[in-house]
Amino acid sequence: MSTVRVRFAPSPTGMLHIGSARSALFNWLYARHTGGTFVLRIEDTDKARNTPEAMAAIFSGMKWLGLNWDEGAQPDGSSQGDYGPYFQSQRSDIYKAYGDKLLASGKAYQEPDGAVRFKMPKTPGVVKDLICGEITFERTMEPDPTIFRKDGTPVFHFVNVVDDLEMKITHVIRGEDHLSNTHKHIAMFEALGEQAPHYAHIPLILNPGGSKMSKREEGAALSQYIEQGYLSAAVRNYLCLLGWSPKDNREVLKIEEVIEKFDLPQINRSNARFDINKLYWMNGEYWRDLDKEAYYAFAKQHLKEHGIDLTGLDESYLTGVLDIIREKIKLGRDLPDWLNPFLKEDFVYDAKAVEKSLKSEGGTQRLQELIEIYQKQEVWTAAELEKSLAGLALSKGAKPALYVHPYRVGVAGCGVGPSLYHMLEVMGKERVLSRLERTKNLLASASI
RNA sequence: GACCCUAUCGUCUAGAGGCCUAGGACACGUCCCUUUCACGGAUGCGACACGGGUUCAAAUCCCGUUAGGGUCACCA
Repeated sequence: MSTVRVRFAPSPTGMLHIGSARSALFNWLYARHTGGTFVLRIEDTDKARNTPEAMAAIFSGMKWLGLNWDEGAQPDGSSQGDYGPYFQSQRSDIYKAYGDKLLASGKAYQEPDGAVRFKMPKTPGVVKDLICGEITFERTMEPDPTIFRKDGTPVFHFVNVVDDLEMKITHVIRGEDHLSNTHKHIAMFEALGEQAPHYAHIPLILNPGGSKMSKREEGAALSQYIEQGYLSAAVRNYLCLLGWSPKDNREVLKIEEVIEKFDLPQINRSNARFDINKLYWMNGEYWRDLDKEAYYAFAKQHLKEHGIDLTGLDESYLTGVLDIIREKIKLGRDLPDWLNPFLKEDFVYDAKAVEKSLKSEGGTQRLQELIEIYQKQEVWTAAELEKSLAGLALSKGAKPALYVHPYRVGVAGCGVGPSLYHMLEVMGKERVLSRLERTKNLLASASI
C-alpha cells in the first residue's frame, strides 16, 4: 500500500490553463504510478474570481482529460475525504488556528495594523527538489512574508503550507514558477514543527515565442482545444511529452503505459514551448485510431455543439458521409466544411473550381456526357461507377481525370473532396443526377 | 536590480566520458503512390550557445561569459 499523497490545487480563474492542466496530469500520473492518492483542492480564497463558471472550468477540464481524483472537492461543492473541506474558502478556522500557534511560539508577529508576518530565519534555506536537485537560498536579506492581511484573511503561501500539512501531502508537484518560493514554505513547515513534503518542480510551458503563456493568450485555455474538436487522449498524450519522454523514441503512447513508466527524476529541467503543429499531428494519430462508433458519437456531438442541425437526416446517409470524409480531416472543427456539401442541395460552388473544370474547353460537353451515362447506370457502387467513367473517358480518348474534376464540381461544388466514386455511392443515384442537372442549368443561365 | 533555474536541429526530445562523422518526432523541401485533397512510403535540409579548463578521450564533468525563463505582493 502506497503512502504517496499528491494534490492538484488550482484556483478558479475562469479557465483551466494548459500549464495547469499539465500540472494536474503529472500529479495524476505520479499518483497512479505509485498507487497513491490524488487529492483535488480548490484555492478559492479570492472571492471576486470565485464564480460558478470559473469553478466549472476546472471540473470539466479534469473530466475531459480523464483525470479522476480519489479525494477532494466535488463539482457540486461538497468535499469527499478525511481531510476536508477541500475548498480553501471553507477552511478559515484551520488557518486561524495555525496562525495562533505560530504567534504563540514567537515564529510570527503582529504588525500595528493587524497584519501578521512570518519570521523568516536568516540562515540559508535548502530545497531538495526531486527534479532540480539541491538548491541553497541565501536569505540574510529575506523580508518576513505576510501570512495574514490586516483584514485577517490568510495569504496564499501560508494556506498552501497549512493545507499540504493538514492533508498529509507527501509530494508537491507544481510549476517551476514556485521554485523560488519553496524555501519559504519549508521554513513554515519547520516553524510549525513539521516536516515538509518532497518537492518536484516541473518546467514551464512557454508560448511559441518563448515566454510565459499568459491567460488571455491564444491557445492558453484547455477549453479552446475542446471546442476545436481535439481528442482528449491526443491532448493528454501531447502534454505528457512536454518535459517527459519514454526515452525510446516512441511518442504515441497508451496512457496505461505512461503511468507505468512515469517517474519524477526523469522529468526535464528546461522549459518547453507549446507546439500546436505537433499537437495537430498527434490528434491525427488518435483520429485514425478511433473506432467507428466513437467517431460517429464524437462527430455528432461536435456538430451539434457547433450549431449544425442533423435532425431529419437519414442515419445511414450521415454515417456513410462521415465514413468517407473521416480520412480527409483530423480535427472536429474541420467536420462542418467537409460535411456541408453533402447536406445541402443548394450547395455553393467554388468559383475557381467551376472556372477550371466546367468553364474550360469542352467542360459543359463532358458534364452532359456524364449525365447521360449515369442515367443508364444500373449498379450504383463505387467500383461500377468508376468503370463507367473510365469507359466513357476511354471511348473519347481522354484521361479519366478530365471527367473526374467536372464531375466533382457538378455534384458537390468543390474542387477537393473524398474519393469521387465513394461520394457518388453514398449520395445515391437520384441525388447525384438532380445535382448534375442543377449544375447544368446554373451553368446554362450563367448563374455560376 | 537581487536571487534562482535552464541551455542538443525552427520546435519537442534521445544522449548520464569513448557506442555520436549526435538518434527519433513535428514542421519544411524533393520524389513515389493517387481523379483532387489527405494518408502512406522514400529521401533531403537541419543542432551539441560561446570561451576556458579536467581527461588519453567531453554534447556529457568544472569555471566563466552570453542568452532565455522564473521569483522577489497584505495575487493565487
